[in-house]
Amino acid sequence: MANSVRRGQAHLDKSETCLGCGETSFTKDYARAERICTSCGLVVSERSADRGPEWRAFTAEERNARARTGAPMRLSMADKGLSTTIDWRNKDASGRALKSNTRAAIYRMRKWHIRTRVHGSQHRNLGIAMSEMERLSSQLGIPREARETAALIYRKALAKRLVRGRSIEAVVAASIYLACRIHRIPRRLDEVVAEAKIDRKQMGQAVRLVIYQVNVNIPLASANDLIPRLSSDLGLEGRTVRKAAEIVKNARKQRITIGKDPGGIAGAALYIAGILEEDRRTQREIAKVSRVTEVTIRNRYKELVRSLGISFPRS
DNA sequence: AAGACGAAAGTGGTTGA
DNA sequence: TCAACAACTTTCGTCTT
Repeated sequence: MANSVRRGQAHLDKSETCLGCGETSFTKDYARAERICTSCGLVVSERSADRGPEWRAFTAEERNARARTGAPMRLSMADKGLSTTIDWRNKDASGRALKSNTRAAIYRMRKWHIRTRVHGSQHRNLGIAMSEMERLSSQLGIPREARETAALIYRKALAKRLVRGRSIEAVVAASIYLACRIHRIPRRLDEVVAEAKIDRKQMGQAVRLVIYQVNVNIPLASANDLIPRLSSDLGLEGRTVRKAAEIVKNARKQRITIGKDPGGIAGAALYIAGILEEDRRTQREIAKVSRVTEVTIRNRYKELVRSLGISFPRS
């Protein structure tokens, strides 16, 4: 996996660039305070959305009457939460039985209503996939925003018929994993694999396939993103964390981070920061939380010290 | 004794002929 | 299809604190 880094994609750090596809144009949805990329549909939400009623309300009824929003529309629901159904009881709205000619008309409507509701198999697939996605992402603690992106990726994969002949599980897991990458939430492939009911190999294949076929640009996993998480696992102090972030930043400037396991870089940066700030952790401790070996920490450590010209105060 | 160091051999995946 | 390859891991002996 680390090797794929060598392909050398450009980084998309500018905030006005879509994390999903690198496009720069967004549609603004003011009502929901979101910007939606015109090319790939990635939803970037902004703060301060007020979906409440716009007049004051003093009683519960008033509040209900004045609220202007219903349940939010979500991509992570199979029918985007907008389905209508005509139920099978032949009663009208007030509960009276229908006359026979109306009944026949309703019957025909029902038939077409159901038939035209998305193409059967895909809809069924989505239903299964979305509940699986919900399960997996809550297990992994994925935030809502990333779940929506994952759902979008899955829909695209499904539309491209990538799911045929593959397990739904694998494609769902891949979508979630990629959504995490897009939103810069550090989740490793292994962590997702562990929760999903699939093996690494299937997962890897699915991930590669989706990257290839679906039009999403995936920002590379970077050591920066791992620092906060690893630091809290290690219980490091704020100044140490800041120091480590600075080291990673400099390392990236020197371009010595490309092609290396971000875990190793982050780990080594934390190790060095620990020594400099006298908030030290052993290589073993760091290696454990960053999921690389001590040897890798050592190698990165040496490289960082050498190319950044870090010297340690003798104590 | 724990921690750090580094050599050597092995692994899984990519690349290029 | 296959060999070369970079990055990383495992293992292990040695040095340092």
